Amino acid sequence: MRPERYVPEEVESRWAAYWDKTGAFHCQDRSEKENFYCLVMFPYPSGALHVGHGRNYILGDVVARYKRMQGYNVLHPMGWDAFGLPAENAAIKRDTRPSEYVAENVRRMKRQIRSLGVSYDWRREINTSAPEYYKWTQWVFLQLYKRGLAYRADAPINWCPNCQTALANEEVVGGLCERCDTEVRQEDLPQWFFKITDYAERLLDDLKLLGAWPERVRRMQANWIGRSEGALVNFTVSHTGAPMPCFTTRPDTLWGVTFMSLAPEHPAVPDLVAGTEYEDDVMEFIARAHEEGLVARASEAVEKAGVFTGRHVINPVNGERAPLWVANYALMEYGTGAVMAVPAHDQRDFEFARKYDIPIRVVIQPPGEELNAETMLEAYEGEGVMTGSGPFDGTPVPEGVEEVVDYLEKNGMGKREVNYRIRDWLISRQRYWGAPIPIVHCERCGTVPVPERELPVRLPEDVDFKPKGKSPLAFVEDFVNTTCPQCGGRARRETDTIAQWLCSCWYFLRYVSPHESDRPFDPELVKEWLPVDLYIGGVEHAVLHLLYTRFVVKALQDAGRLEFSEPFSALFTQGMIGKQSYVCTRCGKIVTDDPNVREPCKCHVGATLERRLAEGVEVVSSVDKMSKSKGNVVALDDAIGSYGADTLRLYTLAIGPPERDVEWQEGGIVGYRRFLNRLWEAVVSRQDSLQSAPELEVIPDELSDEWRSVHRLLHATTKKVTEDIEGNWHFNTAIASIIKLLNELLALPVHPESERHEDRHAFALYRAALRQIVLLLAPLAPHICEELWVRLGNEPSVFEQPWPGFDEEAARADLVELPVQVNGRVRGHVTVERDADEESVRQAALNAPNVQECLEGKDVRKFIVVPNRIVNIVVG
RNA sequence: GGGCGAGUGGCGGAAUCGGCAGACGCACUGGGCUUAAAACCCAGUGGGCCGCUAAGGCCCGUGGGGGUUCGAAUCCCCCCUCGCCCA
Repeated sequence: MRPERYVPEEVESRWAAYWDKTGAFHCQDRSEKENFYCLVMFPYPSGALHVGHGRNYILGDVVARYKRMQGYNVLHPMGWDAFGLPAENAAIKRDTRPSEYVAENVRRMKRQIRSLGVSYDWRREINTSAPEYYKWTQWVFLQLYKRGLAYRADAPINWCPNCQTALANEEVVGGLCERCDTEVRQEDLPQWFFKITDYAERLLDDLKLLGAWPERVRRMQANWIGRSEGALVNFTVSHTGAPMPCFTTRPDTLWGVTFMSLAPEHPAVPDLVAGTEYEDDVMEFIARAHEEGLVARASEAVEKAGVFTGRHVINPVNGERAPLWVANYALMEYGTGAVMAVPAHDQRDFEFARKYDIPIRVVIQPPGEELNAETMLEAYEGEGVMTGSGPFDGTPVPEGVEEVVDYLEKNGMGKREVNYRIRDWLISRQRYWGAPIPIVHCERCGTVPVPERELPVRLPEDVDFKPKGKSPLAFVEDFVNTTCPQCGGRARRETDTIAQWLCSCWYFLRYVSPHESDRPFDPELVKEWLPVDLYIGGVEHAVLHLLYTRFVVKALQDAGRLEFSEPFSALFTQGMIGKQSYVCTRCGKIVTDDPNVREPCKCHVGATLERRLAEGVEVVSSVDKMSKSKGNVVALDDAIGSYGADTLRLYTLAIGPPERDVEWQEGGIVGYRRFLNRLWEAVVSRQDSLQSAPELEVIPDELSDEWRSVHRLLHATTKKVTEDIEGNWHFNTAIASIIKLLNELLALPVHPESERHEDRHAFALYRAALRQIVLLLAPLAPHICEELWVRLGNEPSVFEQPWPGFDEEAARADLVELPVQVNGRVRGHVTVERDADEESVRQAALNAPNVQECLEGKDVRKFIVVPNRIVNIVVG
């Protein structure tokens, strides 16, 4: 009878059902075991998953399963980041409601994630758009409000005309909306902000605590916070005496100031020029700068331009009058929006001064040369000695900075100041699908928070939510009209909603007690589980989600609600899976088989993509992030259908180190399916013997040389797999070593029926090796390993087994083959005993066949023996 | 402009406390099995050269150029290309 074939669908559905039935992944609180909180960033329920999404869940699952086998009590939950624009926009497009759209996607994505065999404790599933959840998001808002960390202000803000809502600075990337790439406009609208700037220093300092975070992410956050030390200098407007403070990191160059630039948005500008002959020019310039947008202005792309205001400021250190300009390169974002310009020592000021013929004055002389303001070709920004700086002439620069600040402070001309680039976090949105901001505006009492006992402020269901540039809730009379919680009088509800980022700032707290109805989380359980031991997600959240979350946690800590200051002890950022996409050189459209692409290339109708490429159709190809518009999406369902979840998991893990971006190559998957087929055959074809053969201790001395080397490899592989996982989650090399072990094992014949002593021991090793392979592979390919574990004669579940150990000694070979180099080139090999003494290695090397010839007639100058590694003979 | 990361066969990638470059997988070539194909199995596979088509040997080779070293993909200096973050 032919042995059963490996049919992934059967194996996978059998064990998925078993895990469900036994509640295998239900996490117990207050366990004897040590806790491990393994968290994967939860997704937007935004549609069908592709294999790139799968990578995230697979990584988390392998870690969770591995940690369970290591004896930890593992919390591994999943939920849905369901509020926000993706769901709302999709609902508009499909003419449905966001709640329905979300519900449908959650159903579909949950099914897909389950079919991957991911070991979540689904009893803890959460959905941020459920009132039971967003009630507590509103609660978080109120905690911040109570501490003075939430405020409403009328300020210039970022507005995305496409999304029809205000955006936080973090959502503007290079002047474009992070979500839709539309150019962002500046608008003046009253908005709600969180005072994240109050925490800038701590957010920066505490990065030091995050040693297990990627350096890159910490650096990105530090850059974003953008701390710089310097001075706030008290310039004054000459004709009014009004203060015009200005931040600089180079107070040592104060004597070199020859003009001052104001940002076009600077609020003082209109008054300064009102009624003067300069007014028209200045106001026109401001309008033009506004048009240009911040994108271009902040970059070097746009030429520096400005206009004189006709006014002057007084430099406090020397009483000089400096002309006051408005310049497009001055940003309101930075400092006070006023820049003291020192053209000799700042490149941008230099270019500006040359363009408008403003004097340049050298006040720092570099060592060993003499700068000349007339002839210099660029600003000198380096160190040197101060000159033309009154009392400070001759002072070297690093000290000069400090001394000038002291001088400013002593004379009331300014003060030491730290400036941050980060701005307060704009959290109100003029869109429907979010938690309403729990605030009431009362004619008498002003801004009043909704009392906690009245939460949630429900998001009304029956609303026309098409974007109108104003919150859709503002048009819902029932919602808006309310009574003041303080005085009982007539009041109006706040109609903006909370940015969905806040929902994800605390969800990891909710997972520990997801069904609490009278508090956001059980503080005892939070103490038990938090901080998260390992957080896995995409690097695109480096300064959005991850910075916001750190802030909220610190604020909740200060509010006495949490006892820790950092939510995620370790962070792992996985790379993106991209895939080749093709653009036809003839028509410029996407060449693809994907029917979802709206306007594909029609130049070669009828042929498949593969066929067209094979026929040499002219295309431009590049590896891109999977997206519907590129036609390079590999649907998770399709991949599982073709190869099975276990194979898909293995390929995803083997494709490259998980932190790196990698390219999905359909052709590569089959190798991992073949590997699982071989493993299946190895067990199933000898299933009866494997189950019935008597247990026999594996003793290397009873084995032939070949089998002894398998025994060695078995231990070496266990060591390698364990270390690859522990090290940096390098599953790709772990898988390679498991495949190698199986290949070597299957290269030797076994005789299960044989009574010969040697054969019986060999078969015992064969069985032991297969058991070990199944254990090592279990976190990576869980379904087939459960199946084979049973077929090897064990009770389920393999995940109740401890992670296998190894014998360091047994993993080492008795004999080692050393390459012998002559003058750095390999000329032969010798086999010696491991750790053989240098003298015997030397003799063996000198006698090695090809080596002798190379040494003939030459003097040995040097003899290098690196034990167990290499021999190098230097001759001349 | 500054910071960080990357560049290795036809392809994805191994090897980085300096020690045989190319593990593992794909693809490809030859052979086996088969009526045939798929699957599977065996062998080969960086480039060039010498050698009876053999055994074997030699030279070159990790983006480019220099350096340190007995020995460099790995360390140092300069340069090029790509990606990300900040200007």
